[in-house]
Amino acid sequence: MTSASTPVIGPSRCNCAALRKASRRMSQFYDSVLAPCGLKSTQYAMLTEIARQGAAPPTIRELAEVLVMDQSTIGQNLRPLEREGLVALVQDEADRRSRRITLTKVGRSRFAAAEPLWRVAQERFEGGFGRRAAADLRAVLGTIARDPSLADAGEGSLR
Amino acid sequence: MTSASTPVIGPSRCNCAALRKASRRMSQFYDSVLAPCGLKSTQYAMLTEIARQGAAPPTIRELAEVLVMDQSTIGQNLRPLEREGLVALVQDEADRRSRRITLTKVGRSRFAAAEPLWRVAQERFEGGFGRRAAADLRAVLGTIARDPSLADAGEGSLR
DNA sequence: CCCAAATATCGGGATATCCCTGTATTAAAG
DNA sequence: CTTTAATACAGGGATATCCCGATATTTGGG
Repeated sequence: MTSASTPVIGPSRCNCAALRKASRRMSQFYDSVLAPCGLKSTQYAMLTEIARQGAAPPTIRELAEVLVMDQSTIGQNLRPLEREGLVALVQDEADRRSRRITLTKVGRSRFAAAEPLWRVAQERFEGGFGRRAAADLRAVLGTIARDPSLADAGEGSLR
Repeated sequence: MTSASTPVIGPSRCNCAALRKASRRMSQFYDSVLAPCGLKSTQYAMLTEIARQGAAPPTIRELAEVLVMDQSTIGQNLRPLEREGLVALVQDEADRRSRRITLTKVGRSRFAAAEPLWRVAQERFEGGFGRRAAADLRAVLGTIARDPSLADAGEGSLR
């Protein structure tokens, strides 16, 4: 009898696959907790970063860099938020190529409403995983996210 | 100590965001190394799992469970692989609701061609990150990926 | 000042990923 | 054996994510 009830996720040796599986599971979890406020984990992460900048609204490029995303991805992902009036893109007067991403009043309100839910997700996860373990894991993940040798691996052969 | 007045100016404390950023960076890296063989990291991961099953080709549901993906995602992602003739879906005779995913000869060949590139990515990452650290990280990520409390978090309240 | 290079973004196209709802098939209840 | 529930997918719709190539703007060199 194949154990259909408890499938072993598997001792895959692939660092990338391991990271992606965990990332999908974690996203499932945060998405399910955030669902009542109508924001996905990606949207919450973007709003967090935009709110954190506060006085100096980031450009698409800056936001992409911080969130380890592609510029086009940011542009696409901003569309639903813009459509719902949570963010507004205003052309930078100094450099008119750039558009700075600002939180609207509605955006700040929706973000504030989402924050308690995010805290619930944080508490629930760290309650099981360990607060210290979570902090350690975030630190390790941060070194990976910022590692320039991973980021620039495919840059040289293109230009 | 949640400083209510002072805005947090540091690395994000969100476990989900940290995981997703690292996952995107790692995917960038593996994708860039795998690019010459025409397979994305997700596709390579799917082929790996299909190949690992060998004699017992998995169903869409089984593959989804092992890879921590949605069934629809697997179905969608199989389409390009099927179109290129790397995999074939054959209806299970015992349970005709199921379709078992098998590697074709072409699929096995493409997978074999991709494997050395995957090894390069593994070596390059672990060379910088540490072989031991990578194994430890994979173990931690595995516990997250198969954590039932994360998986079932939003299941009870819906049906 | 003019032109080439760099920068910031946009647009199209493709895959990836989820949700929800339907359909076919099987298994279980009565 | 018939109705019902559960299971396995398929399809549509939406967001997420990347790449590539095009456009607008700025900047630096001559």
